[in-house]
Amino acid sequence: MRNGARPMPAYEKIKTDILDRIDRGALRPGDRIPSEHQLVERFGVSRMTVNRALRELSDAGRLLRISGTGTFVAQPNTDSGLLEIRSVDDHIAARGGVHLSRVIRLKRVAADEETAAHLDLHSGDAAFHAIVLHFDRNTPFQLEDRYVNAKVAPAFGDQDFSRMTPSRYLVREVPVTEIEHAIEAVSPDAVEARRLGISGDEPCLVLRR
Amino acid sequence: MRNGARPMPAYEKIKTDILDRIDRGALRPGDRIPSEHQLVERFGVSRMTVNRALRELSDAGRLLRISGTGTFVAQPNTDSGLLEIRSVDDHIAARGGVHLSRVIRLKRVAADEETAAHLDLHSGDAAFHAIVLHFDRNTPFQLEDRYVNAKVAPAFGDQDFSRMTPSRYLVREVPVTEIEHAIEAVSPDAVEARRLGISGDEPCLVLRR
DNA sequence: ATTATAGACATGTATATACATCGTAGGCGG
DNA sequence: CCGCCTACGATGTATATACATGTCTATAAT
Repeated sequence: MRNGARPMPAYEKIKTDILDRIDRGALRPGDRIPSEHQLVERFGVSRMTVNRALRELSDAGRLLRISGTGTFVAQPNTDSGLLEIRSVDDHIAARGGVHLSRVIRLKRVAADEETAAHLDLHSGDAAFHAIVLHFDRNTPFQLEDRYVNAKVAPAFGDQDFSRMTPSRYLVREVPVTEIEHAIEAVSPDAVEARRLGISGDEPCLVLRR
Repeated sequence: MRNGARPMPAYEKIKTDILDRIDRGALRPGDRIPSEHQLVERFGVSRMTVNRALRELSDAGRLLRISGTGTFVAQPNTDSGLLEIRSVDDHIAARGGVHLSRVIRLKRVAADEETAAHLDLHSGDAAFHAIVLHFDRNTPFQLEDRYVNAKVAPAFGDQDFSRMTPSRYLVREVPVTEIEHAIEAVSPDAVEARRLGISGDEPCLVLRR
């Protein structure tokens, strides 16, 4: 029987130590943590090792590093921990990709019967209809076809969604508790398939919101 | 006006190059990619730089590294790209934490009216009821209270969910297209609040599935 | 033939060092 | 007192080197 807990690498020890201090409340969101040089002295390791620990905690969203200034405890994540409500650009970045997008449509419309039902509106009420095509570099990655309750986000139609994704805008503007999701499996229709650059018989998931 | 595209670091160039080869199809899932030493020669950089590029692509799930053996192109992600269906343990790991869990309840039950509606069953049909408390180290992190259609996952009741989370098991066993989500904001009742170690007036999100 | 073992090769971690870039604080000249 | 400008400290990147550990293979010993 071998011991499952192998000796923890130095950079992991440092990560654990810092996370513990955050969990215990010794470090609070916004607090500045010691500089790499100070941590080098405290832990008796090289700066590259400290740097790796801090960089990974930064990648994980637990620390915020500002070049030339310092390293700070990040604000607790806005995500619920139950279900990721993550913007496409984050998702692509996490894959190591580069996010680009093109706004195909952004108009104020009157909600039809079905849309109204989804948005908890009466048919004919004002809604926004946005179609945004997201790329990972040159590859089409997601076709976002979304209706938004105009009462909930009145300025939705004035946004520049080539700069910020609709998801990101909505999570910032609308309390997350008001969002409702429903997923269903469909085959894209011909127009959507062409936009995505795929053949029409590939199944895909559609998110209504 | 400053140039937004600063010179790309060497490790980013390497990442981009490898991702391009994958996107172009020159590298296919399961293929072995050149060793760190070979990449050192190809790019004319040090091994630490190559190592960082490969490690980050591995962290992003695009490559699979097997110590002593080599580095391979990972299978395309099973996630939809639209909405993360990620297991809690992944979520905690991504935060730099350590996942532990305790199974509080795991029983075959007869679905009541409301549960049956959610699961697309008739009331009285067989379902599984699982309650699992997930920890990040010592801190309660998520209380999972879930009903599962017994027809969809007949062996659900025989699993050891202290070893694998219910989510992970379900994504593996059940085609993702059959899953339906609904989120609503609630205040936890007294029992749930006590289990989570929080005061009852903190709002939280509940995921029904 | 089967089992050990040594070696080659791959990844994993750690170090000391170097230079670049960013932001700020403090000093100096006006 | 205001504004520029220079240090300084912080993070960001890159290197050469070293040793540890995991995996497979070919060879040697049994």
